[in-house]
Order: sequence, then C-alpha cells, then structure tokens
Amino acid sequence: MASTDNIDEQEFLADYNPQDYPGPLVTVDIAIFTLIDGQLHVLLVQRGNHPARGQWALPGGFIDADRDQSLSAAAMRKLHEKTGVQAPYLEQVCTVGDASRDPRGWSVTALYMALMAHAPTAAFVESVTDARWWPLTSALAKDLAFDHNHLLEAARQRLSNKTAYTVLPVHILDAPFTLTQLQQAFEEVLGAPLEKKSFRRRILSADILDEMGEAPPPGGRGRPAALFRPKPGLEDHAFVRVVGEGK
Amino acid sequence: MASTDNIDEQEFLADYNPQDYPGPLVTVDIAIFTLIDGQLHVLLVQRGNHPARGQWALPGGFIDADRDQSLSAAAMRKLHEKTGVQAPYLEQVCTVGDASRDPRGWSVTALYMALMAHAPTAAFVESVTDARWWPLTSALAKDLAFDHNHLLEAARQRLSNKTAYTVLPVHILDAPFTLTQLQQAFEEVLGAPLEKKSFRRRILSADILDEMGEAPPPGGRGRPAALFRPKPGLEDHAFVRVVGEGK
DNA sequence: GATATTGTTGGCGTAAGGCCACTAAATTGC
DNA sequence: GCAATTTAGTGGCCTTACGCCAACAATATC
Repeated sequence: MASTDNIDEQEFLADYNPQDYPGPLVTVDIAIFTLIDGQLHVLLVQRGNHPARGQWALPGGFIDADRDQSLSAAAMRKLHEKTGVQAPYLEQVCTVGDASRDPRGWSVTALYMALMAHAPTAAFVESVTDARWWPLTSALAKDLAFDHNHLLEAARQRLSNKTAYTVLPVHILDAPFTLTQLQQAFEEVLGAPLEKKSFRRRILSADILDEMGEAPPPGGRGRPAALFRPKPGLEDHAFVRVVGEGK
Repeated sequence: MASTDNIDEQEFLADYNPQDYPGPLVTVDIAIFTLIDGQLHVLLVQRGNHPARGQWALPGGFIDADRDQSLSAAAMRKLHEKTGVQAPYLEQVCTVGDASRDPRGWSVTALYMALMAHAPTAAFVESVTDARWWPLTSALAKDLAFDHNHLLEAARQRLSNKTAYTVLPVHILDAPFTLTQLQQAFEEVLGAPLEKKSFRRRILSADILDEMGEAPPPGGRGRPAALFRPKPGLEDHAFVRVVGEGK
C-alpha cells in the first residue's frame, strides 16, 4: 500500500506542471536601517521600470526560482544587487498579500528588516536609477511605490518594539562604540530619552559587550569614554523587563 | 512628464501577463491550538490527494486569486473549508519558502497560528479524508507532510513565547472560566508550573477580565471559584515583565 | 462536627529599573 | 596655572512587580 502510493505520487509529480495553476506574484522587500550622524536612516531605491517608475521604494524584487535557495537568500541577493550593500543582520518581519497592492495582479511580498553600520551605496542594476539613504522621517513622508509606506512603517515598528527588550541597535553602529553612542542609538530608535544609569546597568550586567580601551570624546571635550565591541553571538539576548516604562 | 509616464505605465500593464513569469507556488498553513481536558491539542488533516497522500498535515492550501481578498482571508477560508472550524484568534507566524520543501516546485507558505475553544471538527472537502484534534505531543511525534513538523514547532514556539508576556491562552478556553483553569491553561502552554499568587495578581491587576459570579468547583469539592470572561478588545495587552523567570 | 479539598488573600524578601546627585577626567579660556 | 565647562561614570534610595509560603475561607465527604 505504501509502495503503490509512492508510485502513484511519482506519476502524479511527473504529470504536475506548476504553470497550470497560476498563483500570486511573489517578491521580497527589505527595509534596511542604519544610523548616520545620530539619525536613523533607511535605504530606498528609485524604480527604473514600470510599474511606479520614478517612485522611491524599498529594495526588493521577484524570487528567482533558479538562483534563490530560500526566501532569506532572495532577500540578501536583492538587497545586494539593487544597492550594493550587505547586511549583517536580517530578520523577517511579516508577509502581506492581497489582490490590490500591485497593479500587475494578486501579489505577495515577504518583508525583511535589516540593520547595518553606515556604508555607501551603489545602484547596480538597470531596474534602479538611484539608491540612497534617507532620514526615516523623510522616507515615511514620501509617496512610496505600492504599499511600501505601510511596509516601512511595519519594519520601523518591529525595530522599535524589539529594541525595548533586546540589543538590536548594536547593529546600526560601527564597532567600537561608547556606551553614550549606544544609548543615543537606542534613543533614536525608540524615539524617547533613556535614563543613563539604568541603561548602563542593563547593558553592562547583560555581559554582551567586550571593553577595548578608551577613546577621546567625539568633540574633543570632556572625559574620554570606554570603548566597547559586541561579543560574538549576542543575537538572541533578551531582557526580562522593558526599557522606558517607568512612571 | 508625469502624464507620459502614466500612459507608459498603462500600456505596460496592458501588455503585462503574470503567466509569462512563472513564480513559486503560494500556500497558507494554519496551526490551530485548543485545550481539551487540560491538554494542548492541535488540529491536523489527513491528506486525500497527492503529494503526501495519507499523511497528516496542517490544514492549508493554495491561494485562490479569485476568491481570497488577502493572505489572512485565505487562511480563514482554508481552515474553515478543510476542518469546519472558525478561529476567533489568528496571527501570522512566519513565511518559509525554498526550492525543496514541496516536491511540486519552489514553494512559499505563510504560516498562521490560530487559537480557539474546543469545538468538534468536520472534514468538508474531498482533498481531506479526516480532520482531528491531536495532543500536541503526538502530533509532533508524527511524520507530517512536507516541512509541517518544522512549521508546527515554529507555531508552538510563538505560542509559548507570547504566553510569557500576553494573555493569549484566554483564547483556548471557553468563557466563563475560573482563574485556576486559566492558570492551568498557561501552565500547559508554557510547560512549566506558575506561582498561584503571582499569576492572580498579574491577571487581576491588568484589568482585562470581567467577573461574573461564582461556580461550584469542577469535581464538586472545595470552595466555589469566581468566574471570569475576557473583556472585549484585550488583544494587545502585554506585560512588562515575563512570567516564570524567577530564581 | 472533624477532615479534606479547592479558592483567595496577607506579608515579606528580592531583582531590576527610575531618579538624581555626586565624583572623575578631559578641554577651554583667562 | 587654575577655574569653568563638558562629557563619562557611580552611589544610593525609592518603587514596581514577582517569588514564596503560610494563613484563611468556603464548600464536600465521612
């Protein structure tokens, strides 16, 4: 019985042609954030092709069944092809799909959030006429292609939510950094000031940073600060309580 | 310039045929949990068609571009069609896609987690030969179709993670319930005992339940317990600290 | 009634963040 | 050289919320 079923299945698969069942269009989109001069920025590309030609959009594109091993591999490939950057941190945010978000038809996109230290971009492929870091506020104020305003907002939410109980912002800084710089990165992502003492206690007692000497303060004034670098493999560190919830 | 671009785009879309670019197969799968006799159960269906005919699987299936307004609508439709149940709580867990998870080709599935109070099932469509609630442990011990062991594990993880800082388990109970029943539901989901006093303090001070009188205890022995019903719109309640983290 | 069983509350210890003032180490200006 | 300024880092106390466990309350059974 199992063996006949097996043969049945082989015959079934031999006859099966995916093109007989046209499905939704499938894309990946990436919202990649970094910190530039203390401000949170997001990387957008200007579309060179229809639809939405000329509009700014999150980098992304169609899955290539021949080249992509997986969804996340497709996200990394698209990000690199369209902007020239490579992200050390990549996380799936959500997947949206409906009949109206893309004029070409029922379409599904897997949204990824990525984080990196600031690095210059380069538009590589003809489908993109520009690739630039934008301050997050001006990016959200634009009229982005498709439902990308919505997607960008979802990624921003994920970033600030997780920042409340993880150390995600270490990925938007270049190591080594001072605790003050790290705190400013947290504050920029959360959009709210944090208590200095509480922040330092939390980060240091979590034992996720390696100290590496001192540095003169940025402006040359004041006491020099200790420099830190994230320990390898801190990805999954989560705090029990949440920052910035005090009354 | 904008207007010529617009005309260009209309021409482009008129010429565009999605079938010219065969993409991945797109499905939704649902892991729906409930509590039966104090034990966490998950709803599985037995596949009536190839591939993986005869194997147990999470309910799910292909997007129908003509009938489904969105991904989550597709998930609700598939769940109802294949099992006869309707879930009051539905949440997207993640989306997995690669070349090898389905023998029919590069495939993407959006995984949803659903919660409901126990209700009987009915297999409605011919593609399913049975639909039954299984204790979670025996479901995970089965050899499920495709990568559904992996998906089920991911949904279970999401459920227990979120149970640590939300009140998700209220959805697997029939209202009204006692605090002891609710605590047992939490304990079953978390797989660990909780402190009675801490649990009650947390739930009651969150002010998310309505009291509705008393009930005799289940076995007829002991003091009668107060009955509670979740207040409407508690979906988003989250605690600052996490249960069961004490030393 | 005495005992068992289950529900509910009191009370104290502890972990971790909020708050704010204080000390420490550098630069700038006179 | 020495105060004033600036930034880094710490001390110390308060509060919140949970762990823990014992007491009390209300029912059933014997």
